[in-house]
Amino acid sequence: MLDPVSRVRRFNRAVTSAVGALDTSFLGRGRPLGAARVLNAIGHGRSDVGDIRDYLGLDSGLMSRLLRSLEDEELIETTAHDDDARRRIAKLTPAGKREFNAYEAISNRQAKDFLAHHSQREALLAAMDLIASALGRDATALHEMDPRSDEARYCLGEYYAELARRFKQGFDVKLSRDPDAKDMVRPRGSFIVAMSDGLPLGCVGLKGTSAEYAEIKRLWVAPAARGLGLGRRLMDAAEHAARELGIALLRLDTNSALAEAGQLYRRSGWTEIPRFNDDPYPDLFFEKRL
Amino acid sequence: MLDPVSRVRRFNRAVTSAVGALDTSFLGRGRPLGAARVLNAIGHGRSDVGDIRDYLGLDSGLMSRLLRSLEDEELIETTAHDDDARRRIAKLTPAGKREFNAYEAISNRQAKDFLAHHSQREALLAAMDLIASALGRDATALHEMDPRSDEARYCLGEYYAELARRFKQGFDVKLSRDPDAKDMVRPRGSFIVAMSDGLPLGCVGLKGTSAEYAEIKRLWVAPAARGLGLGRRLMDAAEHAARELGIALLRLDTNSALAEAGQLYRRSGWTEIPRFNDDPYPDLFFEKRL
DNA sequence: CACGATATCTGACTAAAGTCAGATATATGC
DNA sequence: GCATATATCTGACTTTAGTCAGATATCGTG
Repeated sequence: MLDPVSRVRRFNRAVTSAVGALDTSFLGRGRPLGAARVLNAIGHGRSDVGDIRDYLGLDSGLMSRLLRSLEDEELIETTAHDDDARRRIAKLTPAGKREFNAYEAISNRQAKDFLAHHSQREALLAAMDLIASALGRDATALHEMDPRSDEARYCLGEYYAELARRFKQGFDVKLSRDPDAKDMVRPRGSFIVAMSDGLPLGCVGLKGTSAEYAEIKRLWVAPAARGLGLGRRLMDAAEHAARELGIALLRLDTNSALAEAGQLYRRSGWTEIPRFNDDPYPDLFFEKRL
Repeated sequence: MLDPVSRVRRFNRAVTSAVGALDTSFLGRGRPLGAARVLNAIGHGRSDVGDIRDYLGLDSGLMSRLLRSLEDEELIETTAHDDDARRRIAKLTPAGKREFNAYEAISNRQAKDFLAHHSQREALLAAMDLIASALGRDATALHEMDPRSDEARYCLGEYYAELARRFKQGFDVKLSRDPDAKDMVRPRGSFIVAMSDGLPLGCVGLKGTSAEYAEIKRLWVAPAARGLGLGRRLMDAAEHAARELGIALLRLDTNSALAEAGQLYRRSGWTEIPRFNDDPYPDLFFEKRL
């Protein structure tokens, strides 16, 4: 019925009016939108004035005036940057924090109302994740993190759940050779998480071993972010970390049920080798010399 | 990792910046956004000035001025309404049409670029349909249409494809007792399509027969619109049409593989009856007295 | 045809957003 | 230490959006 372009445009129309409603709800606190946006940016952790200006796309004159108006309301305080006194750092005062929380409550209520009015919650949330990831692809950043961090554990949990779904015989972490977290922390190894606006979208582990090689483990990309080249980026980052650690040979094991993964390895310079461990789950083994 | 509310808010953030980019791209034609919006509304077929004002949520004074500025540019012409000279009708001049097409080209290009940059096209489009339908739920309107119209045929095609997927033995329309289109047109019957901003989201047929009952056929709801109560609305509309046509007894057949449908019928006053036809596909039969 | 209701228009205003040319203070490289 | 670059601020503007109180013309009804 509708061609792809029309479908995208229908989505744009639907979303434009929803966004408009969201904006006007912010007007209820007696502050123009510009000032409200700056206050919220500061509340969300942006403190560097130049950073806020870039983020909101404001002229420096306008930005300066908006900061002043928030200062007059005693919602924020600005100080000079420690290392560079030209730059200014903005922080919420206690009153500012209260006001910020009030804006947060408005946003949360709106999100809650939206969810409450729709029975397809999970499908809707998955669709939203997918679109948010697609729109924010360029904003997806890779961070080296401790494998025991909340973000990493979330990724690993999703990874295990997916293996359980996709392996005919299911998957039980305890039966697999679960890498010790310490092996995936510098200087032995590394663990990298892809984050997009607060949501972890993928991970990969570089596990140092006592043998002459290190292993790549736990490569996972969220369903919402597949097809965006994130797996490749994660692998590149893991290889980069390996080089930094002076590792010359990488190995990994995988299962032929994970077809996309096998393709990715083959296309990025890995060569298949015979089984090199006795883990019951993998049936495909690769190595790559750096 | 993220609770549902945070996921909705992440989506809102992603989409807000995308919408902002779309808006600013409209500024490139040297016309303020307000005037561009009015021009586009007229281009998309809205001609009644009051209608445009409601649609865009504008004050009558502002609206009047925007119309004037477009007239000064010779992009539109306004005339009095034939039946009511107080109302004004706005139409694009040839120059206005050219300008409108330029805006359309911007929107189309943007949609195309978005699609071109993402390899998960179908998943992305399905997610967009789902969200647009959810956001526009209140805007989904039921229209009585000819079952041979493009919209109706699109729905039926999707319906047959879904049956083929869900029936173990597949589905072939030719083997089914395909209702004659004429039986689903007044005064014998009716065919109703649910439309949301140009996209058909569901359908239902009321098929007149020579027996003492009429039949409900081809109830279908697009995956993007499930869980929004559209099936119920379509059934209500079909029953309403039946009452208008003086029909006292309705029957329908379905298959137990379509669990949601069976549930809907049971919950809305239908009672199971023995097989009343020899169609090979259905295995469940219902009737309802009006 | 008088009356109130309705649709649009006009004039006079305000608020918000955005622009631009300097001014000021600080940092950096030679 | 000096020239140049950078970050922010200030003042003087313009444009856009929006509001509101009437004015004007037309409609529907009795």
